[in-house]
Amino acid sequence: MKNTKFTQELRGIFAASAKPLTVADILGILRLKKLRPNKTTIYRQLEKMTRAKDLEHVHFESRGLGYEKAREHHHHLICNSCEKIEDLVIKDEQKMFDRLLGRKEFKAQEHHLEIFGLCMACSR
Amino acid sequence: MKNTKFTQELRGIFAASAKPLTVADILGILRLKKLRPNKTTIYRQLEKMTRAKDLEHVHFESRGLGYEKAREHHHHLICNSCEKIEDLVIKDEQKMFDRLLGRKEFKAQEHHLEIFGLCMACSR
DNA sequence: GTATTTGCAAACACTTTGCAAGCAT
DNA sequence: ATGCTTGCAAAGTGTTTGCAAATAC
Repeated sequence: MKNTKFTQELRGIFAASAKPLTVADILGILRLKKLRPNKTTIYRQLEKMTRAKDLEHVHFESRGLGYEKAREHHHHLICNSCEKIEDLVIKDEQKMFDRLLGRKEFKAQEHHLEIFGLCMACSR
Repeated sequence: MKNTKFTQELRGIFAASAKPLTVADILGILRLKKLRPNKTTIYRQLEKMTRAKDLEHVHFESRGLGYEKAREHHHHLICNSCEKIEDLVIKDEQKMFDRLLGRKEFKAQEHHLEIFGLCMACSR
């Protein structure tokens, strides 16, 4: 991946962001920085970074496709009120899924799990 | 909800289908039946049936928004090979989610879980 | 110098809206 | 007769593609 003004910006944005970002999010951030980003470039660069395993897809039904820095397998807790997103790492996840499938004859490969609710601050 | 040729068709289709259907699926089915459906009508009627609790939204990242007959809370096992979709009802689901959240301060309200893999037939 | 990256315009796919006409009740 | 439903055309949104110009290496 070449090192351009643009890719530097993108790396910076993902380094600074705790939560998954959509193309629209990134457009917004860049515009706040007074940059005039081209959305085609964003689409292309995000996909390229995903192929390179720097990013991973995160799908949220409400916000569409997002991207986040690749890291340990985890899930998301999404606050319905303030939209904050926390990570959730499940202990013994494999075991849990095995149990959950019971005697179903299904060879699980991947899964998606997101939990919506109220974060600590919003549930007061 | 009025009883028109169209709404009868729709009801019939959902009565006959075990799996969630997208607008595109329904367009296809109707065309196979030599009908010339209007997609605007499909969009509108599906949303209406959803508001009436006859249908429920099902979001699949790969296929976009789908709809299925409203019924007991469940999840989906999606075959990566043949696309078959099975239902999965989790026993003691509430308990499982409580445990899974551990001591996290998060008040869960809803969740989405889909498991992808190979169905019995395809895992041979 | 070469290959990758970028910007732009246009194409595309999907969904929604406004309005007039049709139909169920 | 009335109001819900339908069809059509158009607009809106989000994403992708082709190509020429710019730029990193």
